[in-house]
Amino acid sequence: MGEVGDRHAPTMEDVAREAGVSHQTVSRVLSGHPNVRESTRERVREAIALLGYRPNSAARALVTRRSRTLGVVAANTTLYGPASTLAGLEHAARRSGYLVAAVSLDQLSETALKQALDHLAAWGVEGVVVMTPHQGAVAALARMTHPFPVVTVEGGHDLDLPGVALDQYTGARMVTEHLLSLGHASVWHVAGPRQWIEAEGRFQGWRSALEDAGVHAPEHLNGDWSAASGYRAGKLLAAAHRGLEQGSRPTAVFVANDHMALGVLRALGEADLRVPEDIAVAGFDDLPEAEYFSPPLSTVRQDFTAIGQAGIDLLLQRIEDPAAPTRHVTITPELIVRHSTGGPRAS
Amino acid sequence: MGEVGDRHAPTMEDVAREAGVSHQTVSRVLSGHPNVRESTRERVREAIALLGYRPNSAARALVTRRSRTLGVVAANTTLYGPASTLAGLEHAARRSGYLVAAVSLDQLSETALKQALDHLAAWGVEGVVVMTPHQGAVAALARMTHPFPVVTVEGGHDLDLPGVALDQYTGARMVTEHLLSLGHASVWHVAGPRQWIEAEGRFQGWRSALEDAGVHAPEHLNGDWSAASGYRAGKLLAAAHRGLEQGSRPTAVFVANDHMALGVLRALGEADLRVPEDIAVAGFDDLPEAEYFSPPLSTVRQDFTAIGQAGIDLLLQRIEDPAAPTRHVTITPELIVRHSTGGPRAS
DNA sequence: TGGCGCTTTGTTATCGCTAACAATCAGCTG
DNA sequence: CAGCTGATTGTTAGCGATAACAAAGCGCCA
Repeated sequence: MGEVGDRHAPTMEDVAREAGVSHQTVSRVLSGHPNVRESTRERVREAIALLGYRPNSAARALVTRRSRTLGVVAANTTLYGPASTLAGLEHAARRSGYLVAAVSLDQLSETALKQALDHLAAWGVEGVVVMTPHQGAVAALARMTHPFPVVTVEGGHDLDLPGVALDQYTGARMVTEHLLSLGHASVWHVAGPRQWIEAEGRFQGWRSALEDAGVHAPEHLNGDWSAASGYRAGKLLAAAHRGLEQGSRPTAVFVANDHMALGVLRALGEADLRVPEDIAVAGFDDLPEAEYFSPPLSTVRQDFTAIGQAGIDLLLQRIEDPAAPTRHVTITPELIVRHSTGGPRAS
Repeated sequence: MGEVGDRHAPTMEDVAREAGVSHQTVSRVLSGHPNVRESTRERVREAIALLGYRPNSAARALVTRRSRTLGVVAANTTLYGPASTLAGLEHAARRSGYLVAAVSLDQLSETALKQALDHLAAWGVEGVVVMTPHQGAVAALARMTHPFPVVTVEGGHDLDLPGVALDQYTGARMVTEHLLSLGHASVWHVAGPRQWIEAEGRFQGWRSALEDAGVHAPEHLNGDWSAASGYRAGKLLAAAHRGLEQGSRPTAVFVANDHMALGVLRALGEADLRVPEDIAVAGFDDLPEAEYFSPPLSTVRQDFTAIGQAGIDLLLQRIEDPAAPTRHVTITPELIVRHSTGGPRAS
């Protein structure tokens, strides 16, 4: 119906003109204000549909001082766990009407962390979830000041930062107790890097389970989460199995994550040690493919969706009331028994 | 000092007052305008630092009509490949001064895709990268109209959408030719779901390599990318190895991704078939742990950083000039030979 | 039928920035 | 030394929404 040639997106004013009302009435319809006559509301809706109007988020953000955007800073996003958590966070945020801006860290230096947070601050995010399960990074985070609330995921509960974390300690105890209950004299451990909060929790859980059972804890081995490091640890375990006498040789190992467990399995296989007959092996994470390792791996499963939801809940709460007391949420994991610790052979 | 008690973030006006200039001069300093006296510039910089001023992105976006935000819509973000690409995109975007808003799809329906794009549109993103390597999703995408430019990653080059893709076809040919060069009479194939663009490319590459070598292509097996489906295919391969006569039994398999290859390896292991002596196995993707499979897996490596960079380049170009001709970028993969096809035994 | 109170709608100011234009100042030129 | 030019700075007008207030419309009672 030939108005002037409109070159760019229609504004609220355009809708108002089309519907024969003021722009404020359009705003009221959009925000669901009750005091608008039904027929008017209808007319405005039609005009919106007709013109294909979309509210301008920048204008709204300017006047309301709310960007409805949350930031997520994460390290190691290519790994299954962080990637799943990220997806969980995004879904939870979207359900609550927030956009998620993701920043992935390739290194965990304080500088990189600061840059990531500055980047997000420059876009006016209302809050940030930080997933850097590293002691140093979390400590650095606690030292900084931010123009928005911050919540950690797997950041530990020691510092004065609200956060969500899986109960690594309990998960590790579950695995260790499971192995002991199978009759193993003791349980060895391939730990992750100790600066990682998860690694520390799993280590402590392993050790306390052994202590409580009155069992001597063997020296633990160290890895860096990678299959490669697990392979090296597995070589050592195989050597220990051969070299030590009957009573003290390793017959059960709790490996701190599934990737390293994969490396351990391969090293044991190369040394012609049978799993679980000679050595039982358990991991942590429950990668989707853990069921297809040789043999299928017993492990601990985390509920990433729950973690993501809890993280967003905590953050939104914090945004509503920044003065609220610091809260910590703990998610309980689940033990999955498969053939690598004597569970059913078939998948 | 003691001005009035300031409760919220300082504005450009506050900085201007502090520096004794007009807000416009502050704006000029911030945008690097040349015509500002050095001493003034210095004074403004000091005032900015003193007050801890941060530009308000909403106000800037409102007047410039640019949000400096890009969207990424991705499926299967928990898998290594998509997760790596996402990280690559994010880094590239950040280098160019853009924020990345991520939306992860849990299903590939047209509705879900549309909702994801609407969600991003509501925040005024300037462009979107779509990573849904599914024929149907890309076709649906091509049918929609968007208020911003769209670029695909692994979306194929058939449609009139600019995009980046790995050369699946060539990668598959490289693997297949490698296996043939080892003296195998033919090469079997465990394919991914054919609606997936990558699966189709790998399938075609495999078949054409066999054709060019004048070799009869055996019936291919189908999987769904998961280790579970690879395991089932592996069972079939093992049965075929036993059941068929010498000349036609499978001695080499190209599996369409590493996860399925893992399942194949396990099934073959359970059937007491040796890899690579009885059957050589190759995958596609080069997962970080592929080197620690039993045996280490020959596979095809993709440069995800390059893919991400190319995707962002293409998108920014498109934002600058929406009328520019549709461009397609192809990234060449790399063959990695390991012990599963007779490469070195050690990792 | 005048007036009170509720619903419905419109008007104006404002958020914090950039763009466009205006004004000032200095140095040079003729 | 008036006038022109270019560098530097300031002033004003939006961008497109929401918030606060003002005004109009309507039903109902005394």
